[in-house]
Amino acid sequence: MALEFNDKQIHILQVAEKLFAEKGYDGTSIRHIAQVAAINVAMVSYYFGSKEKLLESLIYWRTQDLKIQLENLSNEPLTPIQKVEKYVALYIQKINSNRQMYQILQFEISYNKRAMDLESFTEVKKGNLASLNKIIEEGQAAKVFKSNINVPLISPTLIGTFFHFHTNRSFFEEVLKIDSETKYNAYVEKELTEHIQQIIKSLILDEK
Amino acid sequence: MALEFNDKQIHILQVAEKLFAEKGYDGTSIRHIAQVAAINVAMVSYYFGSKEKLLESLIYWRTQDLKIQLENLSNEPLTPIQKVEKYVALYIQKINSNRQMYQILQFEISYNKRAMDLESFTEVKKGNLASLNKIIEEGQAAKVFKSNINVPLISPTLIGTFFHFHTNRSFFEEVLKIDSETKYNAYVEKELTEHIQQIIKSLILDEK
Amino acid sequence: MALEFNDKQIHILQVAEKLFAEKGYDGTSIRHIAQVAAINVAMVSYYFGSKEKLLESLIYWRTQDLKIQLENLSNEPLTPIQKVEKYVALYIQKINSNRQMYQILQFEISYNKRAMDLESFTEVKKGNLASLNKIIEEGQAAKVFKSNINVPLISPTLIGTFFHFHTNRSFFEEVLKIDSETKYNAYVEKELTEHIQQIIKSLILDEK
Amino acid sequence: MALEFNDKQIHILQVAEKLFAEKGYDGTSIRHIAQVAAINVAMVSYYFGSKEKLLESLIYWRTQDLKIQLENLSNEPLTPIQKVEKYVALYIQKINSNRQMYQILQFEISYNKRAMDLESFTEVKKGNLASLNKIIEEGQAAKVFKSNINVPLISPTLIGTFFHFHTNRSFFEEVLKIDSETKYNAYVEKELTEHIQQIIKSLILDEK
DNA sequence: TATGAATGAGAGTTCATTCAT
DNA sequence: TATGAATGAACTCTCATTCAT
Repeated sequence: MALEFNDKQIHILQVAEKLFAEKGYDGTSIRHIAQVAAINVAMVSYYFGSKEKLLESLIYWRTQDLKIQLENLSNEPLTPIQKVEKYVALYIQKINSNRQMYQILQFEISYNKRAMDLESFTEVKKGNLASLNKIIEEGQAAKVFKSNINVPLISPTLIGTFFHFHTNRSFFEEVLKIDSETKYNAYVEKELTEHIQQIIKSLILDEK
Repeated sequence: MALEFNDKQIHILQVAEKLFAEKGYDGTSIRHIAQVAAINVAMVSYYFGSKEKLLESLIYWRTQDLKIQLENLSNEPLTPIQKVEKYVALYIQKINSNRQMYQILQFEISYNKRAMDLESFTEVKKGNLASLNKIIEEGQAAKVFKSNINVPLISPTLIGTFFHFHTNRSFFEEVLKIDSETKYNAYVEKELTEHIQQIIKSLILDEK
Repeated sequence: MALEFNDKQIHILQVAEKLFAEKGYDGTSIRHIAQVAAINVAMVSYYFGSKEKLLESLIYWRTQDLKIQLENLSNEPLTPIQKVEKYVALYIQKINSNRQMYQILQFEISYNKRAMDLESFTEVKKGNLASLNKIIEEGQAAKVFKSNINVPLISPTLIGTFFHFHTNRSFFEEVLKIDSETKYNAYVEKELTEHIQQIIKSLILDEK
Repeated sequence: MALEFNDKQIHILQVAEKLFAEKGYDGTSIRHIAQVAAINVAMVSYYFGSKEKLLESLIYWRTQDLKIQLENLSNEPLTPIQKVEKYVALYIQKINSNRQMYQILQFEISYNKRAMDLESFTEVKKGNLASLNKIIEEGQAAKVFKSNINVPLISPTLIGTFFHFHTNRSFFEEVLKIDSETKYNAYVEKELTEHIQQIIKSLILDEK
């Protein structure tokens, strides 16, 4: 796996990310990518070797971005509850700004047709889990959180809720009377975030 | 849309469901379906008209199953809280037994490439929402539930949490030391269900 | 080749004639014929053996109709010129009422892909040529017609002119301001017929 | 529509023209064209987009050839009658050398199944009609031609006669004792041309 | 580094025909 | 006599990839 990508390669990756997220991997042809990226069809094979390796490169490239985050949260001067709230808000914000990437990953993981190197992604997930664990333990030490918390179930709740909401966006837009991109993003950042924060807190707070 | 399917059609639908869930719609060829179903390639077109109509038939066929459920829940002799708990348990059980179907739908809805007739599915979702609404209102009338509940956000929480857990099954199997299908199903039916029930309750219970 | 056709067979032949004339032999599927004729797809093979034999049957069936005509013309109490005029008028009328059949034959003859038994059709053409020859000789004996007439070129002139006009019908409708089926048929029966009569006469009349 | 065709495209067009004329459009498969042209099947789609666009390209390509003709005829130092004779001779020669093309067009126009861009061909026909009109008016001004001439009926007579003769070539070869390609072409260029010239003249000359 | 030509495999679909009833 | 199911071959077209330049 190449470690560095030049400008042209990055451009191709960006286009591929967009199209993969829109039409799926199988539903996107190299010709389409080449056309949108305004390059020759042969360039994809030339730069990445094959369509499959393009996908691998894309995942590798994006997961590198995801790594360096959430780690310093526990060092900030906040209460454990505030840290959890911030953790959730940051996480949603991160997923939301990387929707396309997560969309692709979600399906490529579930359709494990392609044996890809998802190690880096697994590492990211484990890192995030560790960060959360640290906060949780801190809160438990301070007797603010419950002692028996099923920590690994927290992120699927977070991510899953967000993504199912997003996947069925049109359904919820109809039900919730959301009629613009702006309102949608506002709803995600406020109502949906608060909804998820409330959920997470309910799972960890000690309700005497 | 045909209302009835004969045995051979059902067999094809079952094979298609399995392969679509494994490889995705685009990643599954009619030839592959025909091979697995041990029929002639032309039979799919013969029975369903086209590959796309096969998918529509599949969705229609499965969503018909989903309709007649959850409706009578409010009439059962249970407290509102018990009804919500049962609603969650039934819902998860239903999704879990129709994993493949939901997997396909998730994909096809998010990649709204194919303008399909998802009306029946939308109806099911609206029906389920209505059933839940009824229970919620009952609980609110009895002053057990909060008055300001964002009901439409409850099912994405439920479904999303389940599916993200399932999608990342291998990750959680590693973290949670689950090493068999039986243990996985048991975990879903007990721990995951309880986790989600707890979440939902936290969203609706009035905590004075 | 079967000599007699029952009612169902005749119905199929009529439908096939219409569709072959509209879409061509290759452009017409047995399924389409069966659908329009409201019969089972297998019936065509059952009754005629194959699609190709259906075409042969159609040609055989229709050319039988064409035989018994034009023969008695020379016995009528008319001048040679009147006989020629009537010959032309009858011929055009015959072709016009059998447009579809002639259309099909025209192309099947030119695309001699299918080695069909067109003997009966050749006989018809030879018979018509003989009838015309008889009239011509009569007129030559009466010193009304030229002595050196290229008789075989007369019918291609007649048929060819009619058919090229008909084939390019839409072009001529635009040029000639013809805007209805009635006007078109009237134009064929009057102007076009007179035009062709004038041509034929100019070819045979002795212009001292 | 591409304006220029490279050598390979022209080669494909030539092969397609031959096969379409022999077997018809529907009766000719891309595979057959590719085989005869000794190219890969995918090349037809690659160069022309589709089978239908190949046909359009073929018609466009050939009709471009036909355009720049007959126009300068009226400027030549000939009598109106000589101009008409030359018009007929040139026209027949042109059709004869483009037999295949005209054959295909005849078929495709009559079976107007495919909504093709026949604009260029219609223009050619209209241009030819205009050229003839000019000559006719010249002859009428010189009081050599009749005043009431049905000009649009002249070209169907010309083309139709030629084509019906050609379509039934084998029949006429038998009747006229023509037994070689050379004799056939000679017959077309001399007897058939004179026959048609005589017809056209009879239609326009003022016979006081 | 970059391109357009070219390839062979495979896609979905339709076809004429045959089979079992 | 008649049917609907079923078949295998053929169709057009698109695909990812490779080749020559």
